[in-house]
Amino acid sequence: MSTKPNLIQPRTLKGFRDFPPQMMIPREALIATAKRVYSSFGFSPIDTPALEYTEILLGKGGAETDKQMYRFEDNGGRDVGLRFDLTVPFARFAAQHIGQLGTPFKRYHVGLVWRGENAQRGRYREFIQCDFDTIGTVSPTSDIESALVIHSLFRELGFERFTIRINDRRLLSGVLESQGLVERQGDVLRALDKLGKIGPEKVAKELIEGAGLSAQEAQAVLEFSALEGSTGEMLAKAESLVGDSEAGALGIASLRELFRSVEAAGADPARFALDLSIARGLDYYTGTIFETFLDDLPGIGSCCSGGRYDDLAGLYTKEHLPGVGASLGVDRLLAAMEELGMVDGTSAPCPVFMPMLEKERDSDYLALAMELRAAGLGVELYPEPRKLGAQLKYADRRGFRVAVIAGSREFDAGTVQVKDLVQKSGQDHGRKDAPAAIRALLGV
RNA sequence: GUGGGCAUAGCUCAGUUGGUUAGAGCGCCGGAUUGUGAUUCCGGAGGUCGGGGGUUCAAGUCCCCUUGUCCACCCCA
Repeated sequence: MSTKPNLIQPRTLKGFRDFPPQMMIPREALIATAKRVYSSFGFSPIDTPALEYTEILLGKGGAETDKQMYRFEDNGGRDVGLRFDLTVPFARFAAQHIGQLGTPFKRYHVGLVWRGENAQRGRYREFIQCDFDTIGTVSPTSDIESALVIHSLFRELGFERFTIRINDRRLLSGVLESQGLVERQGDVLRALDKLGKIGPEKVAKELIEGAGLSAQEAQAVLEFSALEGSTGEMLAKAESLVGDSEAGALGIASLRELFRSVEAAGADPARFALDLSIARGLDYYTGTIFETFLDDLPGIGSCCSGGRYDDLAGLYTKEHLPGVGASLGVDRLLAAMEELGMVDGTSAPCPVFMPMLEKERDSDYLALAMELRAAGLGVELYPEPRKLGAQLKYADRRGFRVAVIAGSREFDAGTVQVKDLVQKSGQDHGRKDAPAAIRALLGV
């Protein structure tokens, strides 16, 4: 008979992660910033279930997302799947509730999504998206405001060097239309998306062998994607390539207005770039497309992507519900910020630390801590009397900025010592004056 | 799903053509120091060398499998 307990190895699934406080605190701060920015543009919060009927999700993102979807039969025999993004469930939500919501409807949504693909840096199987979308209007103003939301968001998160790459699917559609190649759009888009990575020769090869284009057609498509120059110049050249296609003309006009408007609105024009090669792998986009890259870490991929999808909700309702919005990749961005040294690694959940010196006075400590909390100051009371140096080290490591130190001496005299943990200096104050002294140190 | 690189203490890593009891720095805990974080000194804990199998007198080291991780592809947040 074995005397050893049969321990289960503690572990998480591949691509699924635990979050200790020093990760969770910046993650929550990032989400709080996103919510603040979204709200300031008039987006309201919603939530939807993680699990949906498979028929709601299947075939909405494309062959790839279908393959990556976590799908199973529930205990009631229903065919169900975990959502792989927040846009498809939102389209379902809007189709179901639009009668009560009215249009236009603007929502933001923070939630976990799941994709069963191989994990890499900045790529996980379970990750948070933080979406904002406007549904029920085709107004270009919503496209423009979407770009402005992304701009404000990255600014508020502390980024100066980022680029919002913008394209419009109608441009390529126009080129394809004028070449009579509309049905091949999906394959062509996917091939073009690789332009920056594998170069024009290989893309041409893929266009011919993969998408079945003639050499001449491939050349026209490539010429379009490789356009260079200023935004104005590129748009002028693109205009000639889309020929008399109506969709192409609309796309050109829309992009012109967008670039003009974001600048007129006061955003930094250097943060926006026309990029005719970005395509977005998800099939539901129909117009404007956004991808946001960090100039200092482009390799991690797009941290905020989106665009206009005018037909998605049409899968669930006969009502026309065009939409536009984007998705912030919280976990990818967090990985990037960590790599760029933008997270400080501390994990103090509140500003004030209170060491315990004498166990016999613990009700005095509890009362003092409550007194400070009532004054609006978060306090962590150390639960046992250890050497003061050790307790201060504990506080220091967690990033506390202020310690409130008291023992019999202070309790009997009705004072406390307020210590600046950064400057390493302390000063005695009467208990009533302590909150003000702490606030002065915190600069609030 | 495909191809490749890694896996040794909590962290970063040494470890020679296979050869005695697997090391260092940092960190952690205790003490010098009964109420103040550094430095210094002393002491301590912590490893089935990712897991399994094989070759060998002998494997951290070589071979196979497996798991994890990273990179590239695919795709994407």
